[in-house]
Amino acid sequence: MTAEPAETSPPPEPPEPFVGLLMFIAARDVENRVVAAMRDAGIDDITLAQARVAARIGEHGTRLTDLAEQAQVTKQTATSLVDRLEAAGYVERVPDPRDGRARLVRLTHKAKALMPVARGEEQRIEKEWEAHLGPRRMRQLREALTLLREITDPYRDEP
Amino acid sequence: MTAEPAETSPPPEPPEPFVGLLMFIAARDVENRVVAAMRDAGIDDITLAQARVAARIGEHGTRLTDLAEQAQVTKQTATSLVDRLEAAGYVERVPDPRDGRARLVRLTHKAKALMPVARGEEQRIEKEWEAHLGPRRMRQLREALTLLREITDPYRDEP
DNA sequence: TCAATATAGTTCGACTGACTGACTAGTTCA
DNA sequence: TGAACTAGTCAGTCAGTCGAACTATATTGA
Repeated sequence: MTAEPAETSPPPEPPEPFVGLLMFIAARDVENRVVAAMRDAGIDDITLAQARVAARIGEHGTRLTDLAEQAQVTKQTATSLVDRLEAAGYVERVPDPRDGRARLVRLTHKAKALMPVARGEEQRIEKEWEAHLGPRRMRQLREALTLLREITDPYRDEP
Repeated sequence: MTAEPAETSPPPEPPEPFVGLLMFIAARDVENRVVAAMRDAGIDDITLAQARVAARIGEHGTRLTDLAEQAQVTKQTATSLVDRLEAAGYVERVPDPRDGRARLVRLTHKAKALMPVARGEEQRIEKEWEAHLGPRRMRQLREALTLLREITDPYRDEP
């Protein structure tokens, strides 16, 4: 619009978009692709929100409260998501032997069989990114993000 | 758990988490912080989904269809979000002089007054990241993400 | 020991966000 | 002009989310 080429003004210098936005764009693309890969594999009875919770379930089961905390939702929301996952046969609730109030949410075989689909797509994405950026930039990207996690992830202690 | 220090095995090498996950973590933190900053400033009648749409509105107004496409939601969803934004006084719908079917969604003064709050928090975050990573890594991060946008953003043409 | 308090999880009710399908009104083009 | 297309809305449905209130078990302290 204001295209008058003022004599001495430097080249218009496209305003660097906020790094957070760039990150959001890439992260959204990843989610879209993983969801699409699952659907292509015939898995359409699990939603993104459910998958996010399921991804947090540990080897020997995890308490609902912990899932809620790590997925950053309330207990009520986690209950609802786990309900659906349970109804679809992806998780089961078993009593926690160490606390009568608590129950452990565990992945079923059905859920574990799904993992390779998601992981496979993740690896495919990672390969594509490396091909686009080159190994050096990819390494730098990983390094920066790993470092950034220290100040952006409240739950960076588990695997 | 499997802590047996086998003689020749290299240091256990923590499995590099998927880069997409790292990006998701950082992006989520950004969103949380911007939302919190808005709330701290007394703005609590606008949701994240609404803000995402509002952020796509151009200087002279944008068509609902374009907003929907860029925000990656259906027209119906965009209609609903714009309805709420309009009810809260953040946007207005005016006829598109160039197409009788269309209407342009425009930000009101009330919405424009909010921008500095969000932008301010973004800049604060960016500064913190730069302080944590150092200028060199920050530059590399920005470079990698900008490059990545070419293959992850279907709408990378506008500002 | 046992009452007060805290914690794990659920249920209920309300709202937002998101989608599909069906519709109205205006535009394009053959 | 009329058929096909496009912009936007309305209606209906469901998932996700939260706050509040509740049950059952655990913990604590006088």
